[in-house]
Amino acid sequence: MKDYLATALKRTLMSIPSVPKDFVPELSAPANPDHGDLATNCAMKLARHLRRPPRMIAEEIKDVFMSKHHDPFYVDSVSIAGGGFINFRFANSYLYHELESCLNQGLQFGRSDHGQGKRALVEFVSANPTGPLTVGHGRNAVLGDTQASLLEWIGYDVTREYYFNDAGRQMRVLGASVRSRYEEIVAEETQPFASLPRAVQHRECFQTKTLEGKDNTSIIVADSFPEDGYLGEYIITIARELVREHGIDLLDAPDNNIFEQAAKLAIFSGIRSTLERLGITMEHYFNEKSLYDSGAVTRTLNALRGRKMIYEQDGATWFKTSKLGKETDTVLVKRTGEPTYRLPDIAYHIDKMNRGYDVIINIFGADHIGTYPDILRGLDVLGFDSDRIKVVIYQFVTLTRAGEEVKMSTRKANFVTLDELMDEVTPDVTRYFFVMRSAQKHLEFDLDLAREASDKNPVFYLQYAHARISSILTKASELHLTPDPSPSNLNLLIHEAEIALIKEIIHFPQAITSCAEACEPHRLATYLRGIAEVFTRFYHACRIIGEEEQIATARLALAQATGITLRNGLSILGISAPERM
RNA sequence: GCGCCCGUAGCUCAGCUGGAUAGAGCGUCUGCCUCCGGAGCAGAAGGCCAGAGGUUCGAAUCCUCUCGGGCGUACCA
Repeated sequence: MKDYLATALKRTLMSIPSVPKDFVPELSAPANPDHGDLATNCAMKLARHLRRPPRMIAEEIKDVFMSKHHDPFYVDSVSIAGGGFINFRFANSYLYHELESCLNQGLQFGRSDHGQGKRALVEFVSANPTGPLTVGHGRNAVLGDTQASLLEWIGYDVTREYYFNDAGRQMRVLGASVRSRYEEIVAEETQPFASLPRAVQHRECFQTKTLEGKDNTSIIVADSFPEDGYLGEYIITIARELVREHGIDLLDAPDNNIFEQAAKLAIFSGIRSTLERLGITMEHYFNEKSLYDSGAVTRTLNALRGRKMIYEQDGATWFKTSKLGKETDTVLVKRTGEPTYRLPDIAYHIDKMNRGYDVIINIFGADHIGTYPDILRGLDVLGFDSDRIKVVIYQFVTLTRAGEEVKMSTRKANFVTLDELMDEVTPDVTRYFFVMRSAQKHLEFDLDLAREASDKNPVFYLQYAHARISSILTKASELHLTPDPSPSNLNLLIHEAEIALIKEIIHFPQAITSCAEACEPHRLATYLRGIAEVFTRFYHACRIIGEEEQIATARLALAQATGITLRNGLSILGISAPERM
């Protein structure tokens, strides 16, 4: 439709004297549907150039359009309003045709080939295996997965990738934390006075100390526990597992390797199963270590050096980011000889580039703002086209429970994991809440609301609409009524609520394209909410079962198309579309 | 100090590349269950789109400044 109108309008304008050859008319949907379905502002745009009042130009455009380029299959009427808007109203024949097309496409409805088989990489989550995924990771995971699905729907070949680092200081601290807990448990379980309170046992057999946990709580740990160790309960679980497997044999372990490995394995498998619960499957896990093993990190540094962007000072290796629009230079290799994370990050993105992706999307938390530009600078310097990289920065999640904010931290004992969240509010609700707001806004996640209030919850509203449609279709089929998608029957749909619903449905493919290309998945949630509302209005205005058969089958077709749209939309959001609730 | 993001109804937020009378949910108030699923519907109240300038036919949207919030600004990840 938009294609037809755009070309018809363009041809119309070309036949009007003194319209610039390169003038491209804009078409947009009016805010108020009473005005029409698509409107153009070109008369106002041209007013200055043609030195004539906009309304007069609009009249001329309308006349030429109607006499030479009007196709009654698409456009019912053209009107002029306001300061010179030209409004086009769709012909019902076009609406029925599109509706039939929706029904024929079924589960494919909404897919397109805008991406033309181009390849896209979406990197998201990318949490290091030092603890369970938190609520913050949840927003990242849902945004990334939804964006990936959107791209698939518009014809991209998409890879979901998880980048992680399982070496370095963080992991050493993790290993030491587990070992300390292990020793603590061993001591506890092998003492003859095991029935005594735990704190007493500690004093008997162990040097202990007190660390400050979240909210001024103090936690007693063994003296061997690292100052910045991981206090989470999951560390104790891992240690306990080691005790069960190895007994006291690990007390003499020469280093913390076995503890580190055990922790890494356990935590990673936990992360995978959490993602699985959310319906997310990564196509690829990328280990930072491979960049060192392959020499990519060294090559990257040398390449930058070759561009004269590297210098040594105070024993460290610096990247001249001050020459690239940043205030200061940036350390790439510390005095200790250990690279900062930026160097392997640049190497990683070179690797992404070399793998030939047309679009590379990164989902980053707001704390990465100001760091990813260094990566882009590195790529630019080395001659890569960093425009292929799109970064979605999302603001943090505030979780509230009983009116109070719940703070989150992997290191401290008191945090809310993504699994705990899903236990409370189900994966469907979790996904919807994380994707329903614009990424660049803070997200307040009210647990009480998400959980207790099913009648206030938008995700239930969507699912309920779908379930209701399924129920109607089932009931109708028991009465031997089946949806009739032929336009000759659909043209019985003339009620205002029916027309409004059809228009909303056939907009679906375009909604997906625009969400995907703008990297704004929340807009899909907004759109689906709208579909459900318009459907509910139709449902109350127009009965299906009990009406004369032809009308009933036409309305059934409309209901079915709504169901298809809801189901497909929800599937992109990773949310189930239940037949019954 | 500097950089990025945000400021829209009492609360949480939509508002697509600038367009016509700024929308929804929750909360408040009025109605509505002989009826295909009431987890709902219809309606009311509620706004100087933080403030001030600017750009133009036209600004919540773009630019500048001010105020207020968030996140960065490490030889931590």
